[in-house]
Amino acid sequence: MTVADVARSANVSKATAARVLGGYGTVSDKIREQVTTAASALGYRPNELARSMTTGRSGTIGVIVGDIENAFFSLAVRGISDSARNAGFNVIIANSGEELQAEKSAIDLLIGRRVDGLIVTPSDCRESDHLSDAIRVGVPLILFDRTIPALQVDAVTGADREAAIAATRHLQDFGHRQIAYITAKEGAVGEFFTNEYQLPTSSVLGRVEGFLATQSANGVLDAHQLVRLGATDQKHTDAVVSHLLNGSAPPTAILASDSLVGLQVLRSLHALGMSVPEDISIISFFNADWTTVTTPPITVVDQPVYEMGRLAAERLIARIDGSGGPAEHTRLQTSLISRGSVGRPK
Amino acid sequence: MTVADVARSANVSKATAARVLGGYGTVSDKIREQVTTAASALGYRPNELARSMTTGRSGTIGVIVGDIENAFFSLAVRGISDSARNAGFNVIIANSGEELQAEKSAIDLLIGRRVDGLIVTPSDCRESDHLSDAIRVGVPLILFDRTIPALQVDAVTGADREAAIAATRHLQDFGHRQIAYITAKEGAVGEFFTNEYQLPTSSVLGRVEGFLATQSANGVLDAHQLVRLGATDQKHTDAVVSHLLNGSAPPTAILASDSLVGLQVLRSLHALGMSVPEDISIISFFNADWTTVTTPPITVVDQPVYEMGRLAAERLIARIDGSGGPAEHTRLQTSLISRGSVGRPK
DNA sequence: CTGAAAGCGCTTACAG
DNA sequence: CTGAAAGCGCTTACAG
Repeated sequence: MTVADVARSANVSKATAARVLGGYGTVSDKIREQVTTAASALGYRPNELARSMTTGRSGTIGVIVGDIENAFFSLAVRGISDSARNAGFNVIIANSGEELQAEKSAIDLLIGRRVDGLIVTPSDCRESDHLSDAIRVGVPLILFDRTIPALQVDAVTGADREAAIAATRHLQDFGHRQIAYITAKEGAVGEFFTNEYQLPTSSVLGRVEGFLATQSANGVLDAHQLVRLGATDQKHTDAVVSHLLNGSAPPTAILASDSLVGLQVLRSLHALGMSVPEDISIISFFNADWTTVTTPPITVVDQPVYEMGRLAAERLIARIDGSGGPAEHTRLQTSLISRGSVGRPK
Repeated sequence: MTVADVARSANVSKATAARVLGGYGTVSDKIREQVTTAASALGYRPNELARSMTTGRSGTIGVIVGDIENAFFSLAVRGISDSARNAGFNVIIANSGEELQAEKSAIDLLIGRRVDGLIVTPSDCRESDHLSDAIRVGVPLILFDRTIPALQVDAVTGADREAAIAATRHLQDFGHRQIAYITAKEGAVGEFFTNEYQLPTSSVLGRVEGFLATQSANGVLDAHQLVRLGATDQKHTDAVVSHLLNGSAPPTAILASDSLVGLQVLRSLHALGMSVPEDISIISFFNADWTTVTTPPITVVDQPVYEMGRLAAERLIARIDGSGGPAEHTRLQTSLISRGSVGRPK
């Protein structure tokens, strides 16, 4: 069922039928009536593909997230979707699995389907060619949760450095000096932070830098040795935590880089028979659901993720609508929600 | 940059350029070479919209879920996506928020964008017009997690009735007779199950029926009075749980209809100072992450959600590829994972 | 207010 | 193996 079919059935020209079906131009009430009844009788559904092709707009924005199963990203997607729907845009979601190749092909796919704009959480902040390609083609782009220094482009992130500083200070205030920072970035068991090239996501790097600066200010100069990689899944996290706890200077507190890591670390500690916060303290990034139902509940860095999503979508839509000006980096403040998982060191 | 641009730059006809760019037909190696170099020099990107329009296929399947923030659905989406990607399909996700209107417009949107097929978790199993419209238009459709009796269409669901029977028996085996079943379906505080029209999703209805049959077989004839609606969010769940526990015959065990309800119920119980399983036992549907880190961990009905997603996508793709035969309803068995949240009634 | 023609960027027969 | 033409279903000027 096409415009032509409806036109024929309503005894008008294709152009006229298209005007009422597409809701543009002016048509007399009588003819409008004829066309709409014909359309519903025939069960006409507009072909949005054809529409996009002639108008050059699809009314759709593409979102590429690292892992849709991570509650952080699903919450962000809700923020983005709510905002987008409000402005009359639809959202297409793609998953990169934090892999650069998948991210690249998702971008190709979405640009191929002519999205009006793109929100991306770049899986590797040192790779920008595929993103600058997108910009060159003229697709507005917003970076989400992470920035790419080499790229002059809008970004919406959390204030990661400050968040880590606040969390680290909180632990220091309880008397902790031996604090471990654990992230999911792939790495061998026992591998610790020595240089920034190990951490491809700017948000994690920012947190680690905030953590190290705060430890250093407290006189802990070898803090980087307790910044550990490799908490990619439960098995690896178990190994990382065991290695840490069996080391020469075991940590009295752990900072988990995201809520997946936090959950895994907690499971590892349970498996080792350690009590929180009696044996060890823990703070996790992201105020995930589960952090409130553990015993004790977990102290978290609360990131305004929904709001970040909303802002990213608003910014993108402004760009789509032609808003000019230089690239902006919006950094949203976080807050620490103190619950029961932090105590004095043993 | 279009096929025409590349053709001009490579000194060949549009048709020839299109052949190498589109990867169809036969072209000599020499010309292929010319065209590909011209294409990459110009930064050509195929317009998938135009491609879909002429071929009539978009290589995309649409998925409409009730709530992407619910881990049940994100896991299903991963199963669907993995399966789809394997078969060369892309996935567009839309969220209905369990609202029929949103579901309808999502279907319109996706059909408008000419997806090759649709996987839908119908928010109301008594409404089928919008879905039979889709079928009439010729879009293959798979129902996910829920069926619509009025519709002859493929469906992939869990074995909900049997799952509820197993969970209820498990509680009965511990000596429980006063068992409450709590669902998120909107309802007044204290509202209990009297007829099937209260429950628009077939999966929940199936569970409730299994629960009631099992209770009845155990001589509990008024079990329906403890089937409670209204656990839509934390506040309402608190009210539902309080009302239940302050009633004349308070339950000694609770069956939570999904993991969101389970989490909320657990919070309500914590807030009331009740201990699990000493004061009350609990079983939740869906083996969510958080159920393993509570104290005690929660006994759950483990639904093979990833597998359900995979199967739904496979079935859909088979239909898209023209596989015939009558509609099939695939019901996947669940298993009970016994952890520490069930004990003897107080 | 209505209509005829051209065009969006591809693919699909049909010739050669 | 290569090319010219038509067509997918719309919208966009341009006439009348």
